[in-house]
Amino acid sequence: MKKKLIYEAVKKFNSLGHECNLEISDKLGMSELQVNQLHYLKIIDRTDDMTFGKFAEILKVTKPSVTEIVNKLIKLNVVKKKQCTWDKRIFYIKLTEKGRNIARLPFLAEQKVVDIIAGVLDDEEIDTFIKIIKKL
Amino acid sequence: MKKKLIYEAVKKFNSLGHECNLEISDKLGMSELQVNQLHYLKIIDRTDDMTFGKFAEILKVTKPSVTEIVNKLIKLNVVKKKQCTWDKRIFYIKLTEKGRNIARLPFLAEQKVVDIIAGVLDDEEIDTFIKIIKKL
DNA sequence: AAACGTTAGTTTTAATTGAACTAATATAAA
DNA sequence: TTTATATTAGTTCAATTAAAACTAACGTTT
Repeated sequence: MKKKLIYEAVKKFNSLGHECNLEISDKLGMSELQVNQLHYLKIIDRTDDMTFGKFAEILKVTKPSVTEIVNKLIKLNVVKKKQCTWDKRIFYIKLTEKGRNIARLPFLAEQKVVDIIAGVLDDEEIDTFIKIIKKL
Repeated sequence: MKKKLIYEAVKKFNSLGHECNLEISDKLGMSELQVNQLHYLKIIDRTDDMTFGKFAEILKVTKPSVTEIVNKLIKLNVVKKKQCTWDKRIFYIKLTEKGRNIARLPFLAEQKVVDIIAGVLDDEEIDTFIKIIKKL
């Protein structure tokens, strides 16, 4: 049956993605982070001007908990505090370069897959590939 | 640049996989399980005749801990005990249907993607798709 | 007696919290 | 303008809670 062959192709494509994922996450030293911490980074990444209070609300925990959580993330070099210029009580929680890369790992991995595709296929194959995927 | 289009295609294909993943994991009620428990299921799935002692060795914990771990998995309906026929001291740890499905979610999701591909593309497109993926 | 798993109770560890605290700001009366 | 008062943002710290794993003792089967 044809499905067997399709399955092999799907599996191969996914494996390619997984390998890129693994390679990048290794390079970023991502294995030191817990699943929760990864989740935190994503929330911080997509929230403008994240403060401790805002973060506490989002996570539905108290502010001391946020202090604890953020301190751990700072120790891991994935987050930094940035004091607000006009109100010095306020500290923004910002991702470091490392933190941002980790938060956007799926995107980076996809980029890598794109590079592989662009490097291996010729122009006509690329057009065909894009056209076929578009139909799904 | 062509990469933009390739990226869109890669992203779309991955999204398709993620959606299938999500749909199945929802249907299986997988969100009740912790990450560790998912890990346990995978270990149980790939180990023949898993006993409490063997599981304790693999996880490098004591047998009472395994008892507790397994009891929790039983409560979640993903695992069951099966007494050995010829030696009634021994209990095997077996996945339930639900547990097996959860352990093999990535496979199931890939199957679903395959079905979608088989349903949408015609024979020629499928051949092309397979041929292109093979080159990666 | 030895092997397999369970039960009961303890230890350990991490996460969370409430309460008190510092620092910065806002408000408004003197 | 200055000064007193209250409020807000985040921190520190001690205490609690909850989960995970352990030891020791036990029942059952071989």
